[in-house]
Amino acid sequence: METSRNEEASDDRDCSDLEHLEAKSPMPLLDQEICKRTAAIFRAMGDASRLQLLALLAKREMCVTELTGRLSDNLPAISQRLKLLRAERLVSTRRQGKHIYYSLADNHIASLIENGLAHGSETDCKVCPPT
Amino acid sequence: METSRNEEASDDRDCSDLEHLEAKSPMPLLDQEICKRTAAIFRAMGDASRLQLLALLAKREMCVTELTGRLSDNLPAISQRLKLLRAERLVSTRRQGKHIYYSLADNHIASLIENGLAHGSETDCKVCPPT
DNA sequence: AAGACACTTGACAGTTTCATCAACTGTCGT
DNA sequence: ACGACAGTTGATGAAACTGTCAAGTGTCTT
Repeated sequence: METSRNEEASDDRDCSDLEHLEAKSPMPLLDQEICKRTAAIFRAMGDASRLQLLALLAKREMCVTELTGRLSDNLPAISQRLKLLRAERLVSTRRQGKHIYYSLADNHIASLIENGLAHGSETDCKVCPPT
Repeated sequence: METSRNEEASDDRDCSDLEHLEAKSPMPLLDQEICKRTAAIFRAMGDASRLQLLALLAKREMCVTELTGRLSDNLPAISQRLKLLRAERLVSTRRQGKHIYYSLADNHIASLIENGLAHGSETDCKVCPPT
């Protein structure tokens, strides 16, 4: 009753009676789980400081001290961000002696970042005029 | 002084003295503005409800009522989410009679979403084993 | 075994985000 | 011009997120 509502919900609405009939086509919702997981990835990337971090790691593996040196922030702050990125499995770690090296978890992530930055770079988005 | 710190910051740290010399290569930080803008886009996509919305709009243009019918949520809630997405210029609107039709702002956004969902679909990410 | 370096973690405070509801605007039919 | 439908907006409170700092763990050197 709840699930079948999608196809018929519009029937008792004034809105779609005459105006957009093709709206009743199946078009199932995306799997909730996939959406949640994807959203979690995007959310993790949706912060300027973390994105900087990811962008650096996209170039090559780095240890926390080096990351701290490049970004102007204290080490615990960087570490906390990395912790979050690791929790979402965007980065993975490798210990070598005293250092812990971080890198992007896979190159699918790398392409996501590259893709996003490319879009963000278009000063005011050539495709979408400023309102 | 502050900006040139990047190349030399590691010099007075024990860490990189002997261990990763190549760390001193130029590698400038990403433009802060680009990072901020990109992060804002990601953040906007970083919510399951909004992502659902975007995924629907990726298929075709829809009015608010139709979106409300497909997702099981009340209209003001949907509208608020759309407002945010519009503020970040991920979607654009077109009025036709009583209806306001939403669509993705450009197909760069569409590919970002598609890309992300593809990554999120990989059940537990075949490339990155569960820790 | 002790000290130093490289991190990580836990906890608290300040901020941000999000859903919800009531009130408001805009458009159409009569 | 009135009522109904379609949608937006502002305010409010609860929940989630982030930075910061003190204290902890792990590894190397001597």
